[in-house]
Amino acid sequence: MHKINQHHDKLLPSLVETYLTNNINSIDFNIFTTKNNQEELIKATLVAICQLYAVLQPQIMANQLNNAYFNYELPLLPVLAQIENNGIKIDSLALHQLSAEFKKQIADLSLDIYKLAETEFNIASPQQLAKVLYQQLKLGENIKHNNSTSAEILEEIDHPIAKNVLEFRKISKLKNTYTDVLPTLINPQTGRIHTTFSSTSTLTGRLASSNPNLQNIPSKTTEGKKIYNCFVARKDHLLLTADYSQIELRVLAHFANITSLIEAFKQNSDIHCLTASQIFQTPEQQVSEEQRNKAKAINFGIIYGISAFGLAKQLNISKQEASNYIASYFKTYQGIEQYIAKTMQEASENGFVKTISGRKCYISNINSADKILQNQAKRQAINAPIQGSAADIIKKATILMQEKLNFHKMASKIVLQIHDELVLEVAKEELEQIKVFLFETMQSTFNLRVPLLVNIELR
DNA sequence: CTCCTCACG
DNA sequence: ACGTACGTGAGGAGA
Repeated sequence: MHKINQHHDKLLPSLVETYLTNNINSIDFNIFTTKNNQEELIKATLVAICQLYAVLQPQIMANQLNNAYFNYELPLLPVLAQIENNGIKIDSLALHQLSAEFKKQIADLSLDIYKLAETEFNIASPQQLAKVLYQQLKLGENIKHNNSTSAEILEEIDHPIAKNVLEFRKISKLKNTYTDVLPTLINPQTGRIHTTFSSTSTLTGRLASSNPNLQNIPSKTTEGKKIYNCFVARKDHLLLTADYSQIELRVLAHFANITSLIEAFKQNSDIHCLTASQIFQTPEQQVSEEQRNKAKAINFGIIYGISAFGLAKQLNISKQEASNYIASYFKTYQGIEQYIAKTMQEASENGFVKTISGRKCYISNINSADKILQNQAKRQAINAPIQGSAADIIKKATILMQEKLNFHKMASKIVLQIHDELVLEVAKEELEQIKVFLFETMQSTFNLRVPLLVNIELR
């Protein structure tokens, strides 16, 4: 028997139990737990699916989820199956070499750490590490660490052992999660790696990828890029990535209908630089790197449901200063504050917020008496329509792109979707045509108040 | 199994 | 005064 996602394994019996037990034609769902009669199982499965459809389809209508279901989720499903099936090729020899390289680095770092600690211990144990750092070496006495050994805390500790531990953690992570594991997951039939996508397991409608998760392949650090580069195209093909530029900020500009933001996107300006120029009252040409980074953090913060505390922590500034920046941002982009208030109220009244496809994102604690939970729910309520609508847009684009590949009988295949990005394995002779298709499809999927911009790169 | 930590958008 | 940036999945430790 194939290894089946545990999630899917028990889904049908559980749906039958929930929706069909009172049905006159109810089938015996015990059949799903008896494994000896394959034919009976298939028959029962088909009957269950038909009966479930009869019960659930009217609920889709009643909940006004027609558009989200029939125009997004349902057509996306076979496309995701196709992408899973396509799989992606990895260079397992190169990954093995990286594993060996990492193994040596980890051994060297361990020795350095033991020497500095004057004791041998399990560096991978947060408990043992905290004891060494905070009790034996008495480090971090001037910071409130709560015995945490997270990277965020370690970065503040000015001692060589902290740097070594950070490096040890980074390399261990890459080795244990990626270079050691990925080669073992190559399907012997296809010679490729096949992930499993779920379109129904996130709050916002984003996809989730598992077994293995191919949406978090390292790419940021120097060592991470080495792993990223082990994902390759087969002979006479190239890997091509097409990603939406700042799609969430564009969705925000569209929803909140902020004229100056919309204009900025229409003119393809550097949005973080522009924001910095407004907040810090500086001509755009004179905006410093630091100011731009701050503005970037604020722009991201807005999408996350900003708080002075969160921004202060992110930028390592005082809460008061963060608070001033936020006020300044709201003054610059008139209408954002009102949009946020409106969205929170909608969440509070309905218990959910909606994305551009009409998908409902339920915000369970929005009316909680617990202020901490309620504030968290408020941030979710702000973030969900933005993140979820961006997910809708790329879902639609994925469906349309696969249709185009099918219609033109292209040899190129979609091999990954990573939230705002499609990765294709492109037949060399199709490269120019595929680029045109990608620009056309992805950029014209939606007519928002702002243009959608796509960047395409070979990798 | 839960917690901590960290990889990605 | 209180604890908080949004959304995921995976590996190791420790109970």
